[in-house]
Amino acid sequence: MIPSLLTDMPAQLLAWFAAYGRDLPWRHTRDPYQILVAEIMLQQTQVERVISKYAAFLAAFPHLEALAAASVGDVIRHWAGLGYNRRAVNLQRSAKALVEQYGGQFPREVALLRQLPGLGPYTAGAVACFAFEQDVVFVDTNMRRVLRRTHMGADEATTAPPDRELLRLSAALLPAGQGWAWNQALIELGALRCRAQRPTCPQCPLQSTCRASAMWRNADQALLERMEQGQARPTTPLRRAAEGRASYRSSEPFVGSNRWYRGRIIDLLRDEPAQQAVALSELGPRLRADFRPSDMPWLEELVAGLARDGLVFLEGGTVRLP
DNA sequence: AAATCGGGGTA
DNA sequence: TACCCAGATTT
Repeated sequence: MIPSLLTDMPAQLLAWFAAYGRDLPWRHTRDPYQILVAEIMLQQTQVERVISKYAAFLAAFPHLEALAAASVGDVIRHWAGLGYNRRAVNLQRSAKALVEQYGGQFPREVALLRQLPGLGPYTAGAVACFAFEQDVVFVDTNMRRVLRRTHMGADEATTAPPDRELLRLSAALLPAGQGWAWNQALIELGALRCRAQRPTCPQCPLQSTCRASAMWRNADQALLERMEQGQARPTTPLRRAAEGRASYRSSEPFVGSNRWYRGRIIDLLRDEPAQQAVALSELGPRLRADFRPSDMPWLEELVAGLARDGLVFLEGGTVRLP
């Protein structure tokens, strides 16, 4: 059940993207290395924040071989401010694997890209499409929202469709030979118009054919009529609920959490000279002023977790960036 | 299926 | 405060 094979939705979207798409750094290149760096950085991270770090990272590691030869600690240093530091570790591991197993030449097949550490279904597809311009489909949070709203209706009206269904839909709609523009455009519409919170339907190129937009218009109209009859308060804004793929550590304080201390430890070690190890007994008090010897098991557990993730090197009661 | 993994931004 | 962000990996 592909509802809109006969509509010109894809053509409308591509025309809009050509006119209104942003001028983003990673849209200028087809270099798979530069595309990979961008896509890893963009995982769960806003475009604006990536832009401010992207050029500096590429300046430090200009090509695949440079990244492959770098120490993990050096990569972690240049990852500062991006968060999810395991991405830096996996990115460096991927660079090394590409050099050692593929002679520095990226494989074009999604299945092979998918085997690199840190590349899941989205990123493997994104590299295959945005670097090699292949007509492949994949979904991120923007594309899920756009496809669901345009073809299945408002977020709150139905349960979230499985990715399998969204991928089938995207593949059916994709204009042959234009996979690059199609996937960029889907993302762009989700970021600029079909946003999670306050979608701007009046400025959307798909307004006339979008199912969610129609449902919202009807709901707004019904509300208006009930208000005119005095049967409804004007205080009930329609919820544009999210389809919720992300998980939030709701309501519990972030500062002081395990996650927060992991970040603080990496921050401290970044400021150390390369290869400079810090004793745990010294690290504890620098982490929190009220550190007691009885807190040592807590600190050891914290650091052991970082070591498992390859973010620190642990040796003889000392710790350093790897 | 649910938890974990950073950090910064917005309303 | 609650929500969101070009996800991936582990349990």
